[in-house]
Amino acid sequence: MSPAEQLRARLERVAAELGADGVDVQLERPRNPEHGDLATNLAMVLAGRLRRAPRQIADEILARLDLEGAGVASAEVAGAGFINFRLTGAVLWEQLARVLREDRAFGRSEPEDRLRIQVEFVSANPTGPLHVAHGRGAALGDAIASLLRWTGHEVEREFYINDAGVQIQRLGESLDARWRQLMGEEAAIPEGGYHGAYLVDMAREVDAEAHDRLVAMSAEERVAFLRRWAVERLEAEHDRTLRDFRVQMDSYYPETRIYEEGRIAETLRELADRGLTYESEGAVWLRTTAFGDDKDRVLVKSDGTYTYFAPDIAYHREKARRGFQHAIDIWGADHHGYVPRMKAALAALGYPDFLDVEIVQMVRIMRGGEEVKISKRAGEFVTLRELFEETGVDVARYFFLMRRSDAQMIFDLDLALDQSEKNPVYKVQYAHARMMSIFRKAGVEPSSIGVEDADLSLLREPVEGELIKQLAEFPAVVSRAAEARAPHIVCDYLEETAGMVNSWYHAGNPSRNPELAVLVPHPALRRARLALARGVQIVLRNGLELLGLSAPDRMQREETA
RNA sequence: GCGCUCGUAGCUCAGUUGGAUAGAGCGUCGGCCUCCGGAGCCGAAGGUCACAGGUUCGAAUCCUGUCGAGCGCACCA
Repeated sequence: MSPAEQLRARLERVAAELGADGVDVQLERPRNPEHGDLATNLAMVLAGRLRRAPRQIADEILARLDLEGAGVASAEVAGAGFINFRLTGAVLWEQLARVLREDRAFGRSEPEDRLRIQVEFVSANPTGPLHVAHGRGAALGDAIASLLRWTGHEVEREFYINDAGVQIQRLGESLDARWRQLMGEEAAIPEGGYHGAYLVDMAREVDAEAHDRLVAMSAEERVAFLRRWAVERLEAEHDRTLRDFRVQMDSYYPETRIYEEGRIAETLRELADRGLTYESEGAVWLRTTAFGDDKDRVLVKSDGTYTYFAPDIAYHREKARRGFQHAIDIWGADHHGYVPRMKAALAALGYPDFLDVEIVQMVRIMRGGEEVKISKRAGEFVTLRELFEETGVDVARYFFLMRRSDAQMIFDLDLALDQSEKNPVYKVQYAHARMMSIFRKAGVEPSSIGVEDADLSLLREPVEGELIKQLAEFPAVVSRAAEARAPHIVCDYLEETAGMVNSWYHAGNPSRNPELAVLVPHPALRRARLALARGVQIVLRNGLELLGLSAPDRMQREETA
């Protein structure tokens, strides 16, 4: 149990003694170091219930609290009724020791109830290459899955392939048009078809591969053949792009499977059995308004075909039937209006709190102060691959993750390509590499640095104490980020930590304060500081790896001419 | 017109679920380092939290309204 948890338990007990059961005691590290190591607003929260002055209650809480047993060196009432605690040095040093002991597990936690969770993301139609917006969803979904795993859940990453329906037919027709153009015919891309140049390349490839067969086919056969060929080809490309972007899906689930296994009819029957569908104007409607949607939605059109909604409900029903206890979908902003009806449909099927939807907002790319235009309609766009091949995978992933996903972001290519510490990715990676370089210089294996042979009580510099407190917070940061499905919380933490680390490192520069360096002559102090450096390195590495980034041993800057 | 997301420093963004004097990076300015430039280090300036009300010990955070931005509002996918 961490010192904060111990103290919280004691505070809860005191609150109960004062006649306030079940209060959620908040215990936080104040921003301002003058306010101690931990602070609680408990007295102010109780003031309302007990109808007494907060400061008076604070005094009483302090009188009843076993401070020494909780590792508290001193405590005081401050401000409107905050209680500030200062922990003993022993508690501080123990926190660093814990980092080294837990090593790769530091930051991981166990949930109250372990859930089997599916994270579905990217799920791009196989009608073209992945573009930058998919990249943001890919980075986000992957990091959220990783966060959930770090907090002890069982997680699977899934890509849903929309390989059925009219858009796929248009793809086949579009490729057919490109192929016929290649054969010298006057062929137009069909209405609603795909104009991208990638289909010109694909037409050439498929011709090289199967010219004789294509020529021999009827028009209908040919479109069907090209459709299958293109889908297979684009799916493989999506998979390859994601792998190169370091996203490893656990499964790809094709929409066609929903059809083949008869899940749609099954789902519609279940909804009908529950009395939640009705016919009107020749169509079958789902009563989503009974579950919070603002209008009912069509499942089967009057021409007898399904809307997109029907297979989608069936697919989500399968998620629950496949044994997932919770599902998280990452959707693009253009689908956010779809959230209430999907949740309503699941509620109708008896899965009211099954689904969470995270919305990923638009990405705009700026270079030299100007927006890089992404025009899908004209068929010219910046693909995800082009982006990460230019910036590197670490940078692209980090940039996508460092902002809240539900706000639009501007991707600053100039900053992304900057290799100095102005670039937040490099700032964090530099801090990690610096620790590794210290170990190299000291001639020690990082993993051999233990706490047994180090006297951590020698770490008495204020910066060292602040740094240890910062490291100790990592597990709470991970939990909070997982809870909020918000990887940017980890990014912010890593940048803040790296900033502290870098100034700690620079303070020990031989030209300034050689006595503050890690590698001082005094052997015991040197060992203690190496242990702190090791703690720093563990936290930065764990944080970077959690986000799917590399934690380099050394930075190699590309020489620019 | 209705709904969703959002509006915080010149720019890009955080803000620990309602807490103490609203933070960071970039940019700007000053100093240091450097053969010069870049990089790096130290420091400073910079705010009506879009606006107006309300809720309470306490609001950037919650509620209502207004203004502004983006995206949705299909028997499209």
